[in-house]
Amino acid sequence: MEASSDTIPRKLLDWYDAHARDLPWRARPGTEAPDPYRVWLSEVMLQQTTVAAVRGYYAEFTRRWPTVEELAAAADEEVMAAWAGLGYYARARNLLACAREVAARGGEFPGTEEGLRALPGLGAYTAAAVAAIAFGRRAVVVDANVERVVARLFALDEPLPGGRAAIREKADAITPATRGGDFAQAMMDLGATVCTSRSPRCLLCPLAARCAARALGEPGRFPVKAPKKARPARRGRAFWIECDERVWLVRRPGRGMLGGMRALPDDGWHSRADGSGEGPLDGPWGHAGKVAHVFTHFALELQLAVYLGDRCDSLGAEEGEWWPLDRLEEAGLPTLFAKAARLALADTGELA
DNA sequence: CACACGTGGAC
DNA sequence: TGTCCAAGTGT
Repeated sequence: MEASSDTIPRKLLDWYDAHARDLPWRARPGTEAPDPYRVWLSEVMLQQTTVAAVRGYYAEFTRRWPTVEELAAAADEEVMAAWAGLGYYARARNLLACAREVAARGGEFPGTEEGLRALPGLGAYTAAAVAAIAFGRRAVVVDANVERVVARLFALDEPLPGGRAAIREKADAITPATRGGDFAQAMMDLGATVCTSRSPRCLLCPLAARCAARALGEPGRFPVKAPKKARPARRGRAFWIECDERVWLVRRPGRGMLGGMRALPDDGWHSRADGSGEGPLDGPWGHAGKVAHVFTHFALELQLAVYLGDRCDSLGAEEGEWWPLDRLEEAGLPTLFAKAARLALADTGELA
């Protein structure tokens, strides 16, 4: 007898009850209601970011800002610095904007997918995930894990991104009316631990008997993806200006690359791309070396120019701040500039 | 739809 | 070493 299609969510939920990952942002089953603030915070942090990378940031954010009202009241620079190193800094800017909107409406998140979708930083995925996980709504939650699981389950071979519509349709079809949050998290856990991108562990999979890709003998072929574009190389210079145990830091514009983050002054490599721009001083510059850093859509080779001087005050014209070297960790430099700072400190340290 | 937008880990 | 990838969103 052919099993009915509703055995997919049931098998998956049974598996989840036995194998759910124990993650700090998950409510203990049956013991407490999920906190929408923590669900939302974790979901935003987890956008395009691994669980391992998020753990420490989640712990620190919830320690410093236990409620959405407290986060909403935080200074921009404190939140941006706390996000430093996690990447995709527009998330942090939207996080604050969202927290302030929610605080303005009394500290309660909207309880529907549509209401959540209207908040800054909540796209189709996050709105559905928070609606399902925090509010128990039925929502079709589709992230990269779900895409992979569903593409394999039904052997959908239309290349992404075009094939997303068909994947969503199937995901909708297998989403149960109840336990929507558990189902979404079960799909993601399955994708993260069993139905992995490389070397899927089909022998451990609760859905293996119903998996079309497995039946074809090649689960790894799905989902099919469009070829990636080449990543161009860019060069630039950054400037380490040190005076009286302090270094000159600027704040980057609120939009675009590393927007809103503290940074070393640079030559405008982001727009010029050829490293020919000038620094904030005439010099003379010493050269501490190069920093290699790979972004999503280009690779950067950053030359680090160093000035150790007594002309500290001459920088007054440019907007920035003298930052004490012994508190550099607290500046919240994004990784590119944190690497440059390490290089500068090693270099100037040798000279001292 | 295509592109901008970070980072670190796995293989 | 290079490539791919991760709980995507905004423009």
